[in-house]
Amino acid sequence: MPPRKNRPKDEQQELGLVQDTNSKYGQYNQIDNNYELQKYQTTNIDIVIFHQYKESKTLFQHQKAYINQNNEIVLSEILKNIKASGFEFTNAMISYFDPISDLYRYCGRDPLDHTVGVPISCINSNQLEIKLRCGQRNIVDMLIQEQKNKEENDETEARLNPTSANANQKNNRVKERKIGEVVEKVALWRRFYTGFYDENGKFINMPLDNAALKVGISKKTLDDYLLQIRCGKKYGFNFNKNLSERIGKLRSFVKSHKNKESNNQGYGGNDSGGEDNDA
DNA sequence: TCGCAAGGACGAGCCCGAAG
DNA sequence: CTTCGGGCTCGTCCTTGCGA
Repeated sequence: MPPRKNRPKDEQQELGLVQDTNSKYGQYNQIDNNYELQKYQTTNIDIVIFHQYKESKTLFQHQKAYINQNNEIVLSEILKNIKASGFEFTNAMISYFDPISDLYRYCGRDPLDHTVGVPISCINSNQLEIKLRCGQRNIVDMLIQEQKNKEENDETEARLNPTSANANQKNNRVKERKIGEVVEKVALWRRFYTGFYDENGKFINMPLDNAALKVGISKKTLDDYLLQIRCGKKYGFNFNKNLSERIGKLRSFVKSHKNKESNNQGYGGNDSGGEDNDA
């Protein structure tokens, strides 16, 4: 069975890909103490904490690990013990290393919910590597992570199902995108261009063309989106209110204001914004 | 001078909704 | 159902500006 191309929302929230202030952080902060650890099997494993920005690794030997009914290590209990030993990482972004896919899997922010588990298969030589990222969470970090996951999924799909991959390439005409999506993609594109520190602390940046390739939208289209966004801002378009509207709404808004502006130039008039202007 | 980014103009191909 | 026009995406070409 080919892997899912789009993650369900709850999985995306677990991975920190969806900005949903109502549920996501509430979910992680709302630690449910009703689960019964004594029902779980236990084992002792070594934990390697990789602190991304300090670029340091710390070994915690013989840590008691609870294995839940899904055959997963309960990460929150391990982190609780490590924290109790004086290792501070409050509010850090937490990932674990998956040796099978050779990448870090994002779990969420500290403190983690007890439902966040690490598959037993990720324990290599009785050792589990956990990565911590301390610092401000921002939307672009999430987008970059999302883009990486998408690329991994696409690669896997192309490997497992080359015919559907070809079909996707042939039919490259996409439906009209939503304003929220466009804003995200443009932000991501610019972030690739201006540069960012990746999960290994390495500074990454690239020219606009390559950045557009990474984002998966042609540079010209992104150029066009950027222009629309800039004009929208200039004329006071309410992006927050219209995130789920189609980009055509923004185009129409910009177009009508441009027309108004050119008309007013003739009469020396002054336009103070349209009906969407409440930003 | 060269390379790169930005942005405008234009056209091709496609999508989609309205009208007949 | 078919046709048609408007809008969207994307590509190409060109000009301009800026920094090395």
